[in-house]
Amino acid sequence: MQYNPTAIEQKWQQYWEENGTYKVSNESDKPKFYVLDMFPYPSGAGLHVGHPLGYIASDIYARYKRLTGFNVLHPMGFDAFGLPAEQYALDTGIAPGVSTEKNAARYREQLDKLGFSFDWSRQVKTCDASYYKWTQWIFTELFNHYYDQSIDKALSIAHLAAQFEDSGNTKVQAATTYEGTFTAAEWNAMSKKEQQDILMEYRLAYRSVGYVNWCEELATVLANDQVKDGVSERGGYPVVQKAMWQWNLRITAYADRLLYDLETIDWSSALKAMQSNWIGRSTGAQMFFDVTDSEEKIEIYTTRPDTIFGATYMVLAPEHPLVEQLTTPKQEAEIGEYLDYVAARSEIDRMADKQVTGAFTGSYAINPFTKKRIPIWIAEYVLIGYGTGAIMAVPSDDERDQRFAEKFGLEIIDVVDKSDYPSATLSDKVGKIINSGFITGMEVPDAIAAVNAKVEEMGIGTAKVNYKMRDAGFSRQRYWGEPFPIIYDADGNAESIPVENLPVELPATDDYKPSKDGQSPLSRLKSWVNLPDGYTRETDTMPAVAGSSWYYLRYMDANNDEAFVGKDAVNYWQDVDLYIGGTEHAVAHLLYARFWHKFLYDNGLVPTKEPFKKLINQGMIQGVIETIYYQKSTGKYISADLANQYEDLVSMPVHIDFVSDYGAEHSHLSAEGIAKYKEWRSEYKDSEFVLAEGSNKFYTKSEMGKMSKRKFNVINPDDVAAEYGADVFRMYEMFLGPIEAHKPWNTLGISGVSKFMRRFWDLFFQKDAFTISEDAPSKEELKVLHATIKRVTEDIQRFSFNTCVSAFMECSNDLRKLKCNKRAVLEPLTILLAPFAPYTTEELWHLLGHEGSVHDATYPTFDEQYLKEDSIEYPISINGKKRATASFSADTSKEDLEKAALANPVIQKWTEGKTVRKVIVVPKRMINIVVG
RNA sequence: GAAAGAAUAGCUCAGUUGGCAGAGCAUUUGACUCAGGAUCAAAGUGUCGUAGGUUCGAUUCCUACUUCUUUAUCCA
Repeated sequence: MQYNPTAIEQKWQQYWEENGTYKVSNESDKPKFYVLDMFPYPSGAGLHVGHPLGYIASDIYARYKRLTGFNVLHPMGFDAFGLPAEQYALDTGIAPGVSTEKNAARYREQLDKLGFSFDWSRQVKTCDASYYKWTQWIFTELFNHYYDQSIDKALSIAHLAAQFEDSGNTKVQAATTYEGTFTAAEWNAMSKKEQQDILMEYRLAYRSVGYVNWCEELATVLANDQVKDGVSERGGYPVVQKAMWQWNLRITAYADRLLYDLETIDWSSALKAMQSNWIGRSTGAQMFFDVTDSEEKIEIYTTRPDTIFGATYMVLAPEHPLVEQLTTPKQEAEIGEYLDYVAARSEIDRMADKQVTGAFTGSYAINPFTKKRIPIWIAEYVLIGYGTGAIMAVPSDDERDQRFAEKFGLEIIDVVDKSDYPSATLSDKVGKIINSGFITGMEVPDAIAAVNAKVEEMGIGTAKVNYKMRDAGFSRQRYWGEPFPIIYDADGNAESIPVENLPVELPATDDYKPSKDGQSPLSRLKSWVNLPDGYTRETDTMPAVAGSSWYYLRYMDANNDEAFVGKDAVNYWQDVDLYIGGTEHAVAHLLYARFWHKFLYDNGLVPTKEPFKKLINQGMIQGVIETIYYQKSTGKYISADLANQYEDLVSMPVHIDFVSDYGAEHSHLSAEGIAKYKEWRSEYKDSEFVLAEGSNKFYTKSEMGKMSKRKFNVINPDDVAAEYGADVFRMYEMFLGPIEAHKPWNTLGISGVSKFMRRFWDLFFQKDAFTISEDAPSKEELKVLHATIKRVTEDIQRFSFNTCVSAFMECSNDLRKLKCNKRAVLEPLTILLAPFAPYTTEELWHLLGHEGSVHDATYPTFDEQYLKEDSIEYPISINGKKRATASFSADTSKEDLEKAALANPVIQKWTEGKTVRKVIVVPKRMINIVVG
């Protein structure tokens, strides 16, 4: 019987569906195992061959765990809120909910074809009200909690308010942006508004003024990457930093735990390094510098208090609140000009640009240790969001300060002698302090401690830990996201909506444009915004990261109406054992999810401190972009082999469906391909193609790149699966290379996998009839079987799926040579292959006479005894070079091996007339004779 | 300039206590075919990136260099 994947796939897809083969119960005696994929955003383009790479790997692992006796949770859903759907709505008027629904259905259909073992009864879609009800609820919990640093845990705001009432805020150790102090009496005398404003600064979800990239012309807020050189990427209109009230999450409260708990999870060191760099913990000192002729003090943060005697000037961020006050009349024009320049630059520009710029305010500060007058400058290299937005500049020991001082002619005093550390760079905290009063002669670490102590003694500052990570904005002035579960009273006090009134459903509209003043489209829906009791609704929506921060918990109990996840469910499933996804989410998603998880842990809502025990980043699958040359002046198309004979050529991407030998060196358009191209767009109908003389091939240029709709090079997995079968597709994607590597999609190799699949299938057939022998297998056959079980099992355990495929190929080649069709060999192999090729193996399993699914079978185990060799072929070397081979029984002793080797006639020729100095015998490996 | 990873057949990749370098594709030849494709049967191919070191012995361990990939780029 011929291998016919299409028929098999339809049959078993239906069977699995009808039998609920992949339905998972929350009640089981088996140990649990949770395999998670990063859920996709359902875009209009459909899945391309890159998406399933991670899904196939996780599916293989999930199926393997299932066969080895685990109750495996392997769910899938959709990250369905996001900008593309909103942009699509703006362009077409089609509601985001409608297009998203359609796209998700398409994804689901595509995924099903590839034979994944997802339990679809647990599907989540972040844009479903039944899901975002709980996203909103978690937000209200964040809103109603603050972070208590004395016990390192989130506690309720009510508890905080009670403390304020009782004893003011001086005894409270909490993560907050509030800097003042008050007594109980002062607190109790405050108005509700004043109290609420203070509490807001303690909440884990809080509202504050933040800066956004505002484009007046487009009347919209832009993301950082939509701004280039101070103008919008689309249209090139000016973009300015605009202050707006924004919701934020106080992730910084969890910075230490997010950093230190990295040690407890099994993630790649690269990924951990990325998160740890992002958190950017540093220890240093915070201190105040006096300003001459002013009551103001400038607060700075430094990790190098030991260099304070070298601080010869100060720099404030241009946005620093003291800038206006410190600018002297004489310097006003210069500072004003500089501020205009800075306002036009995006944060990205400021970070990418290496130019040294700045302006002098005209004011001076006093260095508290040298007592010298030092000038105060502003410069964009100091960022308002980091530390205090102001620095003491030490040009002798900081590269940026040095460049700045050199450019503007400021004083430089050497304070650290690094001559004892020749390989140290400026940023290494080593050396001996010089020119520095009481700390002169100390080593750097001692000097840091000494200055910190002195600073505290003088009452001008304290030692402090600082983080690079900031509380990122959680507001979007967009339509297609979760509405905030927040309402405001007449005084503007924010209140969260209680769970019984959730969800706050996203209201329907047909106008998705932001409103003129930068508010979200929701602000136009007056009847929705204004509530009868005088309250108004928050009109911002949450960013996409909201829904993805906890979706892995919802899968555990996807249809629960009473809670975000049921207690029993979360106590059974605990956490994610294996998470597979792209590296592009290394920071944002994974850090937010960890943060939310820890918050939920603090509230006793999840039993574990970390959500994802093990994480693997899958690489990207790249495509080949095929382009053809076009001569602008004549309008002719030029074959790539003639390109150097023409001038004024531009290259245009061409649809890969027209290209023959796609991706190969000699990729080209045949006569048929050219005809297709002409039919493609009416304006190409009369195009002229120039080919080399005598050739009928119009060559194209191939280069590696992302698969994208705009490059016409997207390969649809459905098409590949239709041609070769889903199982071949799955195995081929794994065969491309290691899971973490980036690799090009290249169809040339797929025939090899397809050939393997057919040959494996043919092992079970003779002359079109299913024929299986019940005879006992030979030693040789058992060795092939057990070697394969060993290799495949070990390789799956270390996520090396590409080598598993090779192992299967070798095994099938070996069995073919042995003409093996014995049940005792083929049946375990069928189970072994089942995670990789679920359809084909299911068919063979039933042909082998089984009733249930192969995916409920028991995984074979290998037995070392079949791998043992009776005799071993030893290489015999003279001085490390192989000169002979000889076969000995496996249990020959070292001494006998040595004797036999020396007696070998070939070896005797080599040793003749020379002294044997040493004989090295490595049992079961080799024999080496050293002569001289 | 930094950090991590990689470099093995024409291509994609395997190769662990250091001990005979190997799979798939591609290529070539033959069989089957009117022919092509598919299928089957064979075959060839390596300074294991470069240079040192350790060792009886290095693709493997160490050092330096070269090239590439990824990540991060003013963090005071």
